[in-house]
Amino acid sequence: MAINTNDKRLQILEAAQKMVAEVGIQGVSMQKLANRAGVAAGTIYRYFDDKDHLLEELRQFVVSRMAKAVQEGVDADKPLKEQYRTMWLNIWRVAASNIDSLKTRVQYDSIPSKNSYETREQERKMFAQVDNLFNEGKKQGVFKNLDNEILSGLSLEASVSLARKHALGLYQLDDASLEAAIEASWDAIIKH
Amino acid sequence: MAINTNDKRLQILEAAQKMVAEVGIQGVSMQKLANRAGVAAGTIYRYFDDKDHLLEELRQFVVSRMAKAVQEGVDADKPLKEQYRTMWLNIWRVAASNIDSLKTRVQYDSIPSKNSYETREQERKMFAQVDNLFNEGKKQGVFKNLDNEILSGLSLEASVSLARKHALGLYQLDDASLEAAIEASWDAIIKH
Amino acid sequence: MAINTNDKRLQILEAAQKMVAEVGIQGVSMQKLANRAGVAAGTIYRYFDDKDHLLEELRQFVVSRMAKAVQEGVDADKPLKEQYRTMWLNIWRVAASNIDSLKTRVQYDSIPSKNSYETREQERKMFAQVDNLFNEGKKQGVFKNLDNEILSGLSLEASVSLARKHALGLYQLDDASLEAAIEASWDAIIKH
Amino acid sequence: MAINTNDKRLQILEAAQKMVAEVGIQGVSMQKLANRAGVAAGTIYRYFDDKDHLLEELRQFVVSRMAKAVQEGVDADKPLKEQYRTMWLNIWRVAASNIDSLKTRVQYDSIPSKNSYETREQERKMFAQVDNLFNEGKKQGVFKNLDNEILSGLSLEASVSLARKHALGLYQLDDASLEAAIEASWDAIIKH
DNA sequence: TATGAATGAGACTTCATTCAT
DNA sequence: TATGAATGAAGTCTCATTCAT
Repeated sequence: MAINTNDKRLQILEAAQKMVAEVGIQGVSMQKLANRAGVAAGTIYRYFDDKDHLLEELRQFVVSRMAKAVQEGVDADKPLKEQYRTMWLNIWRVAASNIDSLKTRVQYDSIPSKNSYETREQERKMFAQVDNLFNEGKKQGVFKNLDNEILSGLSLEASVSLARKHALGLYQLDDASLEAAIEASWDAIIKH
Repeated sequence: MAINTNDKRLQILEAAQKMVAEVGIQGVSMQKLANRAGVAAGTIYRYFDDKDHLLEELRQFVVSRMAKAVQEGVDADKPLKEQYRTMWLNIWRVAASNIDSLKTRVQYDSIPSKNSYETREQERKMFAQVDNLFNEGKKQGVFKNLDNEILSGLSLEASVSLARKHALGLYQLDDASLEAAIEASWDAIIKH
Repeated sequence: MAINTNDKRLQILEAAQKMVAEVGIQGVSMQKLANRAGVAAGTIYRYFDDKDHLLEELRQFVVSRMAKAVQEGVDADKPLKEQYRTMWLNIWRVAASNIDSLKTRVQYDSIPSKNSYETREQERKMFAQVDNLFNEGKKQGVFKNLDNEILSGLSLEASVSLARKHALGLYQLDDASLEAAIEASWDAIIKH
Repeated sequence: MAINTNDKRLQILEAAQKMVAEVGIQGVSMQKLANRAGVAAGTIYRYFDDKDHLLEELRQFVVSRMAKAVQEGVDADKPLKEQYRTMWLNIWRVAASNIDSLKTRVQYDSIPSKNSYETREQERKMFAQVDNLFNEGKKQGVFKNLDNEILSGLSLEASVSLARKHALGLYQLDDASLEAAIEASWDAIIKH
């Protein structure tokens, strides 16, 4: 039963994610979501207080998935550069293989998030390996001595930025350019 | 008289920009916008076909303002580094002085833009000085030989990314960090 | 329970018919109809896709009722003339007893009916006894050898036409005139 | 000047008639009518008190044209039967040559006409030749001794009824059937 | 007299949420 | 726990009418 309960939550969240990807957040109505999830409209309210809470949870749900995807296959024992490259390409892959996911990213940014401290902290923990990478790099004297937030903004965010342009069809990157971009963004965070 | 017509359009667009900044795109209803702009609901429809067209025009309106702000005070005769720094700080300033503007940026990305080629091209021209900077840098052999889109994603987008975090109160940057961030992002695009 | 569903549909259609009779089709707004039917505005949309579909169904609903009223008490075993007289008076009665019904008739003609073949065929079947009457009359050599559509236009439509004038108060018919009119219209379709 | 004034009235009425024929009464808005008539929206209100009055006048305008068309070429010196046939065919012709006119007829019936006595009387006078025909027929002992309203309902209305079905594409009449229908409706009003 | 920008009421429709079953 | 019919507020848009020019 406990599992069933979670199943239904999951069922709803999965359906919600798909809908957001397809029609945007504005296109998600509780009625349609219910249909898509295969439950009655009223049922959603047994698992989520209201639409705002549902979207808030959905946001975390998606961020969590993103975090896993970004850090997948990252081995802390491998050289920093290799870890970095893996993350960079993971981000890119998420965009390339599934356009919706990135289109999605922007969508979730527009959720009127409460951005409570708790929420932020929770999301930070999801990207622990990213933090580890930056911490280790600074410890070894390879990276510039800047806060992780800044290092991230200088490097990995570039991947997000380029991937979005790519996903929206505004700009095409070939493999060589991709490698060059990884190198260049690496230049931003290492000492020279 | 001809100016009056433009005045009312402007009046509506200004009000719309403010509303988007305050309550997000989803929070903008035609009725509320009318109240905010000090016109009757029906009046909006004399100047814009429907809500979609209004948002599309608003998007261009805002992008245009952004472009002006970003390139303000940039002198093509000054050293590249100085031009770059000016732009970087302009972006930052827009965020720092007016939190809404940046929160806004994400909002506009979620507008179901037609992203027609024309629209894209129009927006490109607005950032002509940015393009000039990158072109000149490559010509002088100072910058890496990458497309402007990539160079921009590696450098100025970092400003946007950091400014957003700053604006959302997720992270605070002091002046020293700011200068360091500028230097670091510069490292991403120059040859080493 | 299944009946409840039909009840609400019926409730709405009944209210709609009354409103059309009272204020004309143009006077029917979804909000007012909801009030009249004793349901919430949104409820109507659970039973009808939109206003157009509602009116289309209302049309069929009313035509069906008309057909029943016109053919009520018509006995195929009775002489043709008697059957004819019964129908003629039925039409008249509908008009006399309930002014709205006829005023209504014109209203429904102005519904942007799709007049699809299906719709037409469906309505034809509702007037089966009228067709039977004309067919039998021609078979017996009593009626002129004309299509039923024409025979109907020459005879029963006269009842409709006169009843409308009567209902609108444009002209008054006494019983003697009524009988004379029946005889006269009978003259139009029989052989001489 | 006086003529110019009438010109503009006429201009508006003409445009209104066309619009009604094309999009139905419900489709006529004052703004669109103004465009169609080539005047400003406000101008209409110099010639008509409001929309209701405009429609009322339009109704008379159209009825007047109809009357002229129906009685065109009718010569009081010719035999009754010939006069009758001419009118019958005139009605038919209006329908056949200009579908809009008849579709129009129903439209005007749905105008919330005040049907004031004056209005009725005015419209009666427009059809003077029809009255003359019936009066003469009764005087000569050829027609049944029924009120003209009834005679009209028994005979000419059949033309209207059949023409409408024809115009709406619900039923097709060939020339032979047409002649037969004229004969049959003649049978309805003559003594046997 | 003519214009047409502006108004704001009201039309149709959707949607988050509730509640009897 | 789950359902889904019902609600009614709120959204987008149209339109008859007015009024300063």
